Amino acid sequence: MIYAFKEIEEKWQKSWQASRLFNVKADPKRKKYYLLEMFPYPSGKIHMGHVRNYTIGDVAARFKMMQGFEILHPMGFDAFGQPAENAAIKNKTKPDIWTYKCIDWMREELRKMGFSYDWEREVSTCDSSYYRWNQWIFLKMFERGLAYKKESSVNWCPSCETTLANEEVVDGGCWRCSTKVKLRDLEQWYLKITDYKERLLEDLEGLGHWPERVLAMQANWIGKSSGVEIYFRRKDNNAIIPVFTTRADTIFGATYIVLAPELPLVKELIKGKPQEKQILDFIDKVTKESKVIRTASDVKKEGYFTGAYAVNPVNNEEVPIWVADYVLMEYGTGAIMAVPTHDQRDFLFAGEHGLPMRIVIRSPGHQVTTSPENLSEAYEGPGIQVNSAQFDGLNNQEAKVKIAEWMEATKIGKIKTHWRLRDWLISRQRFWGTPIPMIYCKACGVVPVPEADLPVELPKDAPFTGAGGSPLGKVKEFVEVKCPRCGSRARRETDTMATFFDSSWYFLRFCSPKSDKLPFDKEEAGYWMPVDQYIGGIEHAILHLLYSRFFTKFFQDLGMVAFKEPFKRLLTQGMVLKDGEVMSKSRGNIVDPDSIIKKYGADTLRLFILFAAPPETELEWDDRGIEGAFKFLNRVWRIQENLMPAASPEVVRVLHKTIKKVTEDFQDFKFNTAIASLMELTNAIYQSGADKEVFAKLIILLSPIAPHFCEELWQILGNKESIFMTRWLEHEERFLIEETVAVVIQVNGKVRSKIEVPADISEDKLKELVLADEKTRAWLKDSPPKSFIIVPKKLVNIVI
RNA sequence: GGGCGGAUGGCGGAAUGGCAGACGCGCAAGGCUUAGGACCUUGUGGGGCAACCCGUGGAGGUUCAAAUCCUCUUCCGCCCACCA
Repeated sequence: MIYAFKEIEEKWQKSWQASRLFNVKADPKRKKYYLLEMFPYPSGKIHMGHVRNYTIGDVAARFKMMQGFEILHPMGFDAFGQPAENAAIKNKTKPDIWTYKCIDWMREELRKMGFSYDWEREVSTCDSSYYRWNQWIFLKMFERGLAYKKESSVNWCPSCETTLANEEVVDGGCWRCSTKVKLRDLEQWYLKITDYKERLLEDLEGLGHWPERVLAMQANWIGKSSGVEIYFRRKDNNAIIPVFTTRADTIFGATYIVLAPELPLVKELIKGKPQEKQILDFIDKVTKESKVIRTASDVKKEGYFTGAYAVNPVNNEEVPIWVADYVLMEYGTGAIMAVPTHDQRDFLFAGEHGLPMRIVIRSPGHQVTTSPENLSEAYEGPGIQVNSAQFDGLNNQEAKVKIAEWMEATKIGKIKTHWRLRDWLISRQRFWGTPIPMIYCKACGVVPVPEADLPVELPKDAPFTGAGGSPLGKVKEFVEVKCPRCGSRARRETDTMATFFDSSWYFLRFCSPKSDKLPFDKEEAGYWMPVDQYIGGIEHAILHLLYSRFFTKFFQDLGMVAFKEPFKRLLTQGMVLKDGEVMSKSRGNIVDPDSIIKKYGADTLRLFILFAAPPETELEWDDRGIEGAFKFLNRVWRIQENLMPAASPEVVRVLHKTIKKVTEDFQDFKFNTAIASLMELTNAIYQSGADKEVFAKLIILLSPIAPHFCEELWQILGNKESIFMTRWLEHEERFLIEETVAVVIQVNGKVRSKIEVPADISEDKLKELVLADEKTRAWLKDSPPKSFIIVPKKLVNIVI
């Protein structure tokens, strides 16, 4: 009655493993397909997000395998990171012990889902056999000047006692623990990803199979903007104050300039002025505030007049120099020209402080120039230049170019491009990460660990108390070393790498996970890479993907790979929701995959999660839906009880239609409609019966989705070899040919009747039959048809 | 403020510009059964006895024909954001 999913699933999981069905080797004679899903952090338990991600991947992998591809489908663990340290403190254990235990649990859970991984390629980033190559890569970057150290004001999470990259600050809080982030000055290691900004931006164009919005997010993050650096001059000593603008067309409307509080020039300008103390206090306040509080939109812009003046180079007008917190030190030159009439931020600020305004662009609709007093907001749209000397009358788009060129020619400015992308801060004051392979020697300075001394391993017995920063610094044997250069006493770097480093190249490691000469074997990577299909969550749309692209380009420069992009196709799967909300512990709405597997089996879970929604959209978990999936499998199971000697032509026709549809849908990752058509085939079989051949083909079509279930039925049907060793099906057109077709008759675009006609009917004959149709004639009455629109085999529209 | 998506029955969702609502859930009726929350069959957008009419967030438009294309608009989601 109900198929024995538990026994069946265990049986086949063992069998696949024993027969090494999914273990692969590069075979240059065959076409390869590298299917990769983003590897998980080993929390110990898989959640529905994992189930969805990996099920989508597994179906694609098995489908491609049956289509004859040599398929690489690996899995591993992104195993470094803070949670292991927290767990170690909480459970009085060590991060490594904790992590490896979690990996064991997690691997077991993944195995229970029946995923077709080549487990012999498993990697964990916390193995020294893996992270030694992080260190190797870091040293190569250091050699090339791509890894460097600098003191800077960084985001600091007081709770985690670590620095955070800007990307890791979410809504003013730490991305992990949400504690309010502070600013702190520290010496930190950076990677010069900005050296790759042009390539990272340009090469997005070759990624036609990536989702549009991911490409947009990446481009946005890199943030190229073209404009002009304009040289204002100090009134007192004629020194240059450069400002950056993308709106050179508004330069004649610049009525003051504003400096970022951190700009050193500010202190110079206010020296000895009455407002010196007030502004110093302001600078002090701003620099202590985290960036997030400062940029909160509801906070009022604060600013002060420095008492100094600058000269606008286009008209020699004297303009006051202000300092305000809405100008950012990190972008452009840290100074802006303010055009209140054509920039809303400047407009608000000017209004507040009574600063002058001048209109320089008139909107096309207005014949008369409105005076600034009448403005209720800045006009940021297109228009005609006014009050702009020789540029009056031009439209502002043209003027923007002309003014920029003029400034460059007269040396009062320079055409420049600015980028949003910053170098990547990778230092973390944590224990559970890759030690940065650097040594500090009093005599020699910063000395890289020689390649031969790698890996720099994490000490096994660091004290975990939870108090005061990284335990690494407290392990004498780790910290105290001899300088590799001069042999005198030296000190090891105790910072570790951000875990995004680990995941920026793991897809290459999977090609040759045991390689001990290099991070990966060139030839193996040459065969398998790039990844043909990458699948993962949209939350990695920016950072992980950008860093992976950066690393790939770096390897390209080292001559280790011959391609420039790591991931050919990208699919970002939607989240799994319960009652319209993301599943989370705090909401208490988690559905544990394990409990579903126990109740219905992995195949049912896989089927449901694919059927409930297309992969990219959000998926609403539905307990009744899973029952439906289970019901369907049982319905298929029972077909074997009533096999007939021969199937009806109708069932054969539906079968071939289904082969066509499922094949196309699998190719496009449209699993929900593929399953719908498998259900239709099943319904047709229940209507008019199936023979063994039709049933076997249904099983093949279903097998990537419900692998254990289909493997068992395949064996019951008398097959000795695994169903995944059989070739995928191809439909035969001859079975799809229908003798008659139903043609819809419309009158003036409205459906009025329907007739059954021979499929190969001529247009004239069809018209004749249509006009002979009773219902149609009633609608036509006396009005003669003006024209016929005929869509062959589908529709006739009569216009009267 | 910028960017990218969405909006279709009671619900999840289908529809190369060509029969809106495939498939599933739910619901209803019937069958089978000692019983069933199992299984099988049938029905199921709304209104109407019916003929028919109305229906894809809203308003226009293009077209013989629009969920689909265009313009405007409302609401929702995600990402980025004092980036000059």
